[in-house]
Amino acid sequence: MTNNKDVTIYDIAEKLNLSTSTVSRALKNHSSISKKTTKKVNDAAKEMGYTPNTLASSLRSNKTKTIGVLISRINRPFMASLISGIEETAQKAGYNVIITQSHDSYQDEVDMAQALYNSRVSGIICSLAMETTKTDHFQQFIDKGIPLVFVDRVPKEFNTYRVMIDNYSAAFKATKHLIEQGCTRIAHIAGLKFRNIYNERERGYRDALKQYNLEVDEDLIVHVKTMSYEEGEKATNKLLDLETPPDGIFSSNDTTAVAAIQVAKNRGLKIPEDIAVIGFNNDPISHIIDPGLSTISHPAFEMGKTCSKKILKHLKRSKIDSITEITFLNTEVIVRGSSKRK
Amino acid sequence: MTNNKDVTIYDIAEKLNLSTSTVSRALKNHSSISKKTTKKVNDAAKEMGYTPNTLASSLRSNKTKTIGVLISRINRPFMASLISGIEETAQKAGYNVIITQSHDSYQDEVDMAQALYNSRVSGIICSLAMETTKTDHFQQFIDKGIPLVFVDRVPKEFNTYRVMIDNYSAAFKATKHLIEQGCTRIAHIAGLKFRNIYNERERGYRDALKQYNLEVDEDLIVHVKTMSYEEGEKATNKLLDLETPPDGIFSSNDTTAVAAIQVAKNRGLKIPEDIAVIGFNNDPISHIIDPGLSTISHPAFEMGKTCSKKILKHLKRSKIDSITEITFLNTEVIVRGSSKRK
DNA sequence: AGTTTTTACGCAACCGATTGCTTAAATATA
DNA sequence: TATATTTAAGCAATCGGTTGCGTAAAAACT
Repeated sequence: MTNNKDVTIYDIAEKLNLSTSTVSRALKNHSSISKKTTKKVNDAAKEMGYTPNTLASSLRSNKTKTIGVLISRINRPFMASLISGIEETAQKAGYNVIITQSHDSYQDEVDMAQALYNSRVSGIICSLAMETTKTDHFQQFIDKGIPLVFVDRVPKEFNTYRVMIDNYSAAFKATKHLIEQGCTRIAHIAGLKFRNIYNERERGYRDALKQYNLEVDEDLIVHVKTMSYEEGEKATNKLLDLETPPDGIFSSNDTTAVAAIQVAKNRGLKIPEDIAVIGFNNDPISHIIDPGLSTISHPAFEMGKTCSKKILKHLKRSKIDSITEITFLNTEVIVRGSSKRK
Repeated sequence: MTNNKDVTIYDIAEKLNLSTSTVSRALKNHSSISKKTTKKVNDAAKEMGYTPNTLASSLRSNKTKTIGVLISRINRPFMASLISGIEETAQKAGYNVIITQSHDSYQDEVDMAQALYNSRVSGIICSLAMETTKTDHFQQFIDKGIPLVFVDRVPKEFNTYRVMIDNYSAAFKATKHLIEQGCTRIAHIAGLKFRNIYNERERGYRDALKQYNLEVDEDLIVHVKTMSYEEGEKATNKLLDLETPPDGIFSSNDTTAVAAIQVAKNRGLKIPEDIAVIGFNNDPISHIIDPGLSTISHPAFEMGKTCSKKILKHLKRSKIDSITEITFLNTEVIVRGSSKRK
């Protein structure tokens, strides 16, 4: 059973005693085909159950109507929303989305970039793996004129589209908020420094302290690698074990911030009275935990939409040249119980 | 800038004075090509920067090394993990994954199924949209011999692969657990009845009550449409406003269960003393909320892996016939603070 | 040396749609 | 009526690999 042969334009052509060129043109409403023939062809196509073979037309045109996505992991709230935004916009424009994961591994990222290249994607959207420091594997897309958008975790230098938030000022705002709530000894659970976004957040944190004449105590800055819950617990314990523990924590993501809250609560501290906490991302957990986690809104879905739009717009251009363009999306401080002292 | 022509096997053939057939075979280590030539070809390919054109070979073989995924929404923890599992297994086997979303709309699901069909995916994995009741749009895959796997939200009748959990017995276990903790008036926040999995869960709930000689009170069963947080709040308020409110709630997902906890807490009820709650899915939020939410583990990632494996295995078969096979994955009751009375 | 077998490679069709160029027929113009 | 123009459609090459079949050369065998 099964395995019916697909109906092709050859079948339609044969049935109607036409050439394949005429059928092809009729199906696309080309002006050089008479209305009568066009109708006849379209009717036959429908009746015979014709479905265009995307592969064949892609091969011919060397265009695929497919956008490749290369991210660390799908199953994180931020990434899932990002993809959702990418997919929704692409879908509306008739584009497919291919998803690949690097699992934060450099080698996987290189392999997947190659696989996407071989699939002849029309464009590629990438958020770098934690490990990645070199970006040579993306040069081939530029050389080929394939639009490349880096999102969120973007490389410092690369002449292409970048869609991101202003991490520096977001972190500045977060830290400033804690200061305004009366914190004077604010710790920072930071990400790896060579990863741009975390470095920027750390910079914003430091500058906010300086601007308000607070001392920057290196003991209060803990760098963690993967920003997991467990690492958040460890970092928080380390901070609370200090001789003079902090009275506020600004964490580079919500997962570690939630860990901080749990640890502090378990150690009998009151939040936000004894220690105020603010995270980053506005993950769903942030309004589930008690007290609610103050955080920075990170417009994931919106970013995804923007990425797709950049690609689609680029593909419509006639001039083929490389483009450098950085788009910043807005963030804001979301104040919940974990930091609200006044 | 840009638009370098790709290197093809023709370029390699010309450079080495060989035919394209020889080059093609050499690149695949075909036995009929001498080792010397094979090496020469592979060296030249590497040197010239050859990348195979997947489209061309797909067109010829009518196989794409691509698995299509059609789900309601990506940005939900269960779905994100499911996709992650699908993608990881597919990736290892050299397959790409195309993601599409139905947004729980029947029409979108039909359109996306068609788009995936046109893309000539090698297999398709689908979790039905909430709205979907007819499944005619999937028949074309069966007719064509393309493996189709339904996962989680599966149709009642369809001769194909299905990967799911035993919703009936999971719900039975959840309800039984509440009974064992001393609950005697257990409510159920249920999903739409025509969606199989929710119906099964409701059945398990009812049967558990009966088995333990507890009355099934229709007032205690609230059906909600999309299982959102807001709907969970509404449902809980309705239940707690009853003349004789429940002392336990079994909710068909974690989102509504968390909503139930929050509402109950806000109304001054103690959990689990006044009212015990158990959810379904084991979403990340379940161990973040206070008290921790008891729930049913739903092996999303594992399910994803299983789906991909079914497809890959099917594609390796030589006999081409349709297959009906239902795979049940294990679930267990995860007991946390929200229901632990003893 | 003559015959059979094996090895290594090439020829050409094919997958399905697209498109520049050509041409036959229909219509308009002189 | 003869010629110019427009309309409608077909021919054949093309995109880049793949593969069944054929064959010359080398190796093995009598």
